[in-house]
Amino acid sequence: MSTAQPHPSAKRPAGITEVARHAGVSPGTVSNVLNRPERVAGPTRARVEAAIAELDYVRNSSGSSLRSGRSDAVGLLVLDVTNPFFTEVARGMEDEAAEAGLAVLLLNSAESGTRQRRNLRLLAEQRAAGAVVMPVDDDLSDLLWLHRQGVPWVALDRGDVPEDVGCSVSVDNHAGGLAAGRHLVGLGHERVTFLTGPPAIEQVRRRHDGLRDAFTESDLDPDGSISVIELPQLNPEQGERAVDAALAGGPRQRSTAVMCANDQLALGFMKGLGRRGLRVPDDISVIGYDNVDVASLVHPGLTTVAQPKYELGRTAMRLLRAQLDDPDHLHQRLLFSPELVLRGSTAAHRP
Amino acid sequence: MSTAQPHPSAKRPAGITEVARHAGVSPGTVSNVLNRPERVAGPTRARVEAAIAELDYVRNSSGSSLRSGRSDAVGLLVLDVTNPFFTEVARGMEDEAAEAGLAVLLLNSAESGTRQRRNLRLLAEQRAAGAVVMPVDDDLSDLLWLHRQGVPWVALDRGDVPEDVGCSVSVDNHAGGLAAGRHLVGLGHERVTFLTGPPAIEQVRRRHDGLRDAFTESDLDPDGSISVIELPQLNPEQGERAVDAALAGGPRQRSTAVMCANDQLALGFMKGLGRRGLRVPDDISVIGYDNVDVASLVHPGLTTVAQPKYELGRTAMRLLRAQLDDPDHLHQRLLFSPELVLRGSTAAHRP
DNA sequence: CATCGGTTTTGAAACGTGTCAACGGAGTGT
DNA sequence: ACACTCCGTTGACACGTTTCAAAACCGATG
Repeated sequence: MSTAQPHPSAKRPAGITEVARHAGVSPGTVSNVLNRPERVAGPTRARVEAAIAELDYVRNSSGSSLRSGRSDAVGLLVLDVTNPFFTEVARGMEDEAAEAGLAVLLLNSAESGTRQRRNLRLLAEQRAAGAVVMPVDDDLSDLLWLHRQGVPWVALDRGDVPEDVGCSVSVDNHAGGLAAGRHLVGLGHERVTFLTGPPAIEQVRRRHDGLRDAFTESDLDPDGSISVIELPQLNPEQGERAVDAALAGGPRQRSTAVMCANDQLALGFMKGLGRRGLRVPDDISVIGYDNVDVASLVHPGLTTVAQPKYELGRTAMRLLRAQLDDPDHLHQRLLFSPELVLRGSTAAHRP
Repeated sequence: MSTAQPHPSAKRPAGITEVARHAGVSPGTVSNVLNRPERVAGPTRARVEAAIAELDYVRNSSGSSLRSGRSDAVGLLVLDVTNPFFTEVARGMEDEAAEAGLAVLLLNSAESGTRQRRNLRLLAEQRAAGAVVMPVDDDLSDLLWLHRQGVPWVALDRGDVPEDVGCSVSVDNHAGGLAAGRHLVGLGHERVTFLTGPPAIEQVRRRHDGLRDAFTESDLDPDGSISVIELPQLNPEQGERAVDAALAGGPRQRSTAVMCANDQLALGFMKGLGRRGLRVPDDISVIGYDNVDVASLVHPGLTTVAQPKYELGRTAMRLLRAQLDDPDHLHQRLLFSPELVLRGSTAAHRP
């Protein structure tokens, strides 16, 4: 823990009062020049602006948020900064926040409950104007705590939050799983592996359910047709490592297609297959989820379920703004539809 | 611009004074419990802690940073949040900052000077404890301004900052370009294209210089051997679009290898080649720069120049901490060495 | 000149925290 | 009993901003 001693010779930068003295007006007037310039007469405003320029004064946001009880920053808490899915969401949120004059504090849970908790606490300490949060697991108590602390939020990719505490924006994960499943069934695959992460993550559970329902509606038994491999994390390394398990049973017994809970997993898995000399889609079909940019860059292109990433972030922030502007705001749940993107990694099963 | 009216029924959360009243002590004592617990006697401390728990008090950082003139947040200003290279840097910085109890404010320039300026101003307003910055172009005046405002910083991937204003951590871009160039020359390539971004970016200029020097040292004329394609941005789309230009001249005249200033460009470029039916490395060799995770996931694997991304972020933050802890800190320049990573995208030229 | 309406400026009071000199009390040695 | 030290606690103040009622100003009108 560094103690951050201020440099001895460090003078505090000029404040509003010093500007006032310099311009021969009262601090209140300077504040008005900054916040409601129309209320102050032309010549005075000019004098103040000159003083501001001369001292190169910059407003101290601690002072103002202390006074108002609210800072002008909003938080975005993501599960994993290194996942391109989230960075795209961040872009959307950032653009919308910039329009509202709000700064975005990007925080990373790194899929850890402890870090999520620490970050939410930080937002409360900062008296953040609001937050957009992708919860790390089913336990929403941290979010309820944040709500009690008076920080409004919007949940991302998590449709099951109580409507009296916050909004949510998500994509229909069941529909996504269903679309992927129908695609595979339509191609004649009857033995499929679902490669997934910790079942605590609601999103991937629902994708799994969708996949199962696709089999059920075609009169196939999901329990017999789908085998599941659970991995501790949703990253490429884990995907690559899972190849062994997925290939168990040999060519006659093993799955002919693999659905991954996430593109990151799928990309790693495909790499692992390549290393084994297996060809996609000839030997095995692979389908991902998210449609991250690289999905179109690999060869063969990765068939995947696209989510409107940028729009997701942008909409979440829009909902948050609505909440900030309107005191009697009613929380709502928004649900986007996913879209199946066909590329080269899936093909018909040749028995 | 949303006006962010506070909700009328919103009560301010409990402050240090209310906690004090509740525990029957003075505010000063509560402050001591929070900041120097060893100075306060056991029983009193227990009483205060009970009060804190009961009111679920959370410290208001506006108050404390107003008082101290410094907030406990540091900024990380990256060129482009969607580039996996930067997110890896962010992870490194974050880990080191967490150890120092500092929060990281991740800001995005999106390769725009205006946004960089706005973000630096934001950091000044927040009275950030410090910043790690990857400057968007050669113009360092914004950084000098930040220094005048009293916010210490470390420049990332930019070795040419004056030593009296700040530290820098970078990777030897010339060495990286040289290594890549030697590799290509060693494989017998004598007509090479350098695919790059705006020449305002110092990093890519030095990589270019390194590439040229590799040719010179083998008695090849760089001007005759290397053709350059400048693109407005360093992203996959631009890389894909550049294929036309790179293939101009037909099989007999065109380059036999392409060095990209960046993996993102290289990945897009390879995709474009695939779409044209050209094979890497048989028809053309491709080499990238950065060694982002996906470089190993595509097929063929992308030969590239690796930078110690995580370490870069971590070290920058370490330098920043040193600066915060030690008033008479001497700024320094750290230079990491890049490393050539050989994968399948480069092969010997067969005349 | 007194009064009025409207605009512009002022001054003081809060917001929550950290700091620091001063204070009180308990113990110790003379 | 007194002086002294040590430790724990106090109380007041300062940090920079915003807000708001009140004051000052100005030109016009009766």
